[in-house]
Amino acid sequence: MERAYYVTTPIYYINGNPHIGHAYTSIVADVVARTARTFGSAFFLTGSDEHGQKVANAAAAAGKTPQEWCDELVPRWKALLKAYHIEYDDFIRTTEPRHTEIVGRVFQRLRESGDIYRGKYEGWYCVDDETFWPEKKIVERRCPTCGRELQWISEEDWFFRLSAYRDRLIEYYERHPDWLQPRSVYNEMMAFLREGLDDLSVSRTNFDWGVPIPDGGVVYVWLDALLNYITAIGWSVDEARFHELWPARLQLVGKDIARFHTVIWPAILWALGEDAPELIFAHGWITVAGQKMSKSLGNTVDPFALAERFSADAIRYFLLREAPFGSDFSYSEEKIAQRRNSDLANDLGNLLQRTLSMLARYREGIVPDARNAESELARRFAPLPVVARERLLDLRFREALESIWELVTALNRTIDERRPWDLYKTGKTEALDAVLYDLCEGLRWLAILLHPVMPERTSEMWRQLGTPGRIDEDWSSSLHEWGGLAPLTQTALAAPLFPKIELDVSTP
RNA sequence: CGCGGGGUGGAGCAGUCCGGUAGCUCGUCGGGCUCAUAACCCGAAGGUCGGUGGUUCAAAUCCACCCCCCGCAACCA
Repeated sequence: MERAYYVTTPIYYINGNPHIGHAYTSIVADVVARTARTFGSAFFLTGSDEHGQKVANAAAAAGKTPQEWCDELVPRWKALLKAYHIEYDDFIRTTEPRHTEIVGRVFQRLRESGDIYRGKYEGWYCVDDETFWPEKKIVERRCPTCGRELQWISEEDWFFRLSAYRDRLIEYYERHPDWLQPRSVYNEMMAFLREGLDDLSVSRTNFDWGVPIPDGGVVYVWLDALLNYITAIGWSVDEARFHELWPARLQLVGKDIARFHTVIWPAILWALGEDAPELIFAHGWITVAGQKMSKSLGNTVDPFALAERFSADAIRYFLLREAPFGSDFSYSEEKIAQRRNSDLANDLGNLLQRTLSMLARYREGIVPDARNAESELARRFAPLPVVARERLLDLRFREALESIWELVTALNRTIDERRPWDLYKTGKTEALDAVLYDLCEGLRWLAILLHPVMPERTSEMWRQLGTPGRIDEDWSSSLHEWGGLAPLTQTALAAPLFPKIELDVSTP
């Protein structure tokens, strides 16, 4: 049996409220996992990153212990996932013993192998980013990333011998040009590697909210956090299970944290004798009117309100359909409404409505016994499942949806060309039945094909079509042939799938 | 010399790595249909692909230079 498709999201840093950007990565991971499950098994991991100074500070500001603070926030993140119909297999918290114990073990093992060594560190440190910066990167004693003032720190620290892995990293990049996507990020990271790597300080002594190191201090939060991807699946605890899943097939990250995942992470894995993940994909940002979302600009988007207004499925669709995956794209409620109205309401929802309405009128809602595996539609769309799945797994969501929409258009067109109302009036029973069957079967295909993207609304389609069985069955059986919809199935015309959204245009 | 992204018909975007009829969605105009969420279907108009120069039989696509916009400096995917 083929190895399960292991996909991860970054674990979310718990020091504020979730915004739509957090949901974005998880939605993508969910779509990929659901797609992978249409022909095999998948394991979808997400979680929360709870250690570090920023969390400690946020908790202190709220008058709570860090643990209390995290315990209160985690449910909010889980609620976000639920609101967007995201079905993860595991949610790991970096404060859980199953994680912290292994982090300690990793640290110990790397000390024994010499990959982590004791050294004196003197350098410029950014407290907020928890990062040391080399002299050449610094301008006016300010953090190149966040611009805040740096502190000169001189202390005994533990170091990870990152520099020793530079050549191997470069070689790996050269041999696997597709392991890091999109290309722009690959190029950026390659340039970074060529500049040279310093060893990485992996201990902190100025605060204690983290995994403790036996002789003092805590583990650097990024080392701690990255390890979640393997602690969650049993590294060093359940080797059989671990190797069923590792190396991960896909690790999704935002482009801002690409460096940690594409330079430090593989090096750590190699130090542990494990393989690098098969694919890291660093996606772009959702921007608002071309600007990055930020609290100070007051343009963050509350994902709960958004789902409430447009439906989670419409947002999922919008996010995947609107821009090529990887590049930044500009978000606006108008765009969402437009997508929802034209693609989902007019094209898809209306197609279901008009089909079931005719079926109700002419055939009492019962699917006629008129299967024809050789129909024009059957033949034309036979390759669609393969194409759609390939594009979905290739993270070419837009292209995948475009190819599926060809079926939507073809069905709408079929109605116009075949004119069922005429067939009914003129008593051409056989022809009428044939068209009606094809339309229903086409809709069944659409529900199945779109299920990874819009799990809730397609389930409603499924219900209206009245077809028994599971919508998320293996495609090799459900879409094996044109004709899977059983004749004599009783359909149920219901409220529109996607009611039109009226936008108040007068609002500036 | 900081790094990066981008400038393609009215709007928003593909296509650029691997040169060879410039494509999609929306909008506009015309037509069709009446089953349907005033939805659907067909057709048309509209672009010297930021500028200049170069390479080539051929450039949106490769090279050089220039102009303009936007991120990286704020919690943050």
